[in-house]
Amino acid sequence: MEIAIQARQFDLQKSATCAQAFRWKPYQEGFFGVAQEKAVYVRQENDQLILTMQGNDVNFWEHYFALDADYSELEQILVQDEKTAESLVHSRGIHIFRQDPFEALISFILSANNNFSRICSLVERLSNAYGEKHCFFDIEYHAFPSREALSVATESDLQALGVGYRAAYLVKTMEKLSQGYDLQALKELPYEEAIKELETFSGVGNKVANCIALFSLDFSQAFPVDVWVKRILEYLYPELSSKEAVDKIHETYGEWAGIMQQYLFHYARAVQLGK
DNA sequence: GTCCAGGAGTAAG
DNA sequence: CTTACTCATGGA
Repeated sequence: MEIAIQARQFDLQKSATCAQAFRWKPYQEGFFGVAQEKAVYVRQENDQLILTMQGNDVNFWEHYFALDADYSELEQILVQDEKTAESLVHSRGIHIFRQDPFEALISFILSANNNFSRICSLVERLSNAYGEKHCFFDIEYHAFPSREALSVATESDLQALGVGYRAAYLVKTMEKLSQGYDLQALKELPYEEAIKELETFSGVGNKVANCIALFSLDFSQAFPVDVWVKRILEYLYPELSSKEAVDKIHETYGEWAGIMQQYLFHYARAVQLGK
């Protein structure tokens, strides 16, 4: 089926390519995307999204794209600073996608010390090897692997896919999950405790924990600091240490820190800040 | 050949 | 709490 839905203040192009999710590919006039076992061809025409789906997953995608989000309150804060105001030009329209926690956990373990295009190809290889095969009209795709399917993978199996030293992290993480670990339950914890708990997984440090929290557990205040954000923090707050800068972000942006991080990240990459 | 990428683990100061 | 080193992989 094909359906058009309202999507005001949403930029599909930016949101699909800003490295928050790894399964969106340019396709025809828009993107072909996979989340969990679902697939969609989506394109944007002004304030409308046109979704093409096998079944009726409109509600799922509306929720996934966070079309209910309103970031105007954030914009009021960030325009007060000349430097952060500039990021709005590059980043306005980005939405934080609501991803599945298991998918985010595995994907962002793979993201460590890696680049966006290679992360995408690794996630696809992992899905092709361990995810259930589905059809989207004439397109064949693989769902993201289930826990059960991925837990049979050995370290050497995973290394053969090209994940490198992250293979051991994945195996240990799958072992920790194997006794019925409830990732969704982390949503109920206070932010700091959820981060601390996520960091107990192998291959999950502070940055990856914040990505999982922000992109899959509804922690809108999560603020992942990678090489790009580190550069932009030094640009914004040259007098502060990196820890002080993050504290400053939390003080200034509160529950908006997460989307602010996406704005800054996208901006820093767009202008190749610090390079 | 070197450098870099949405860093983490580990040891050491 | 910080720095320093190592860890695969592949594209630039």
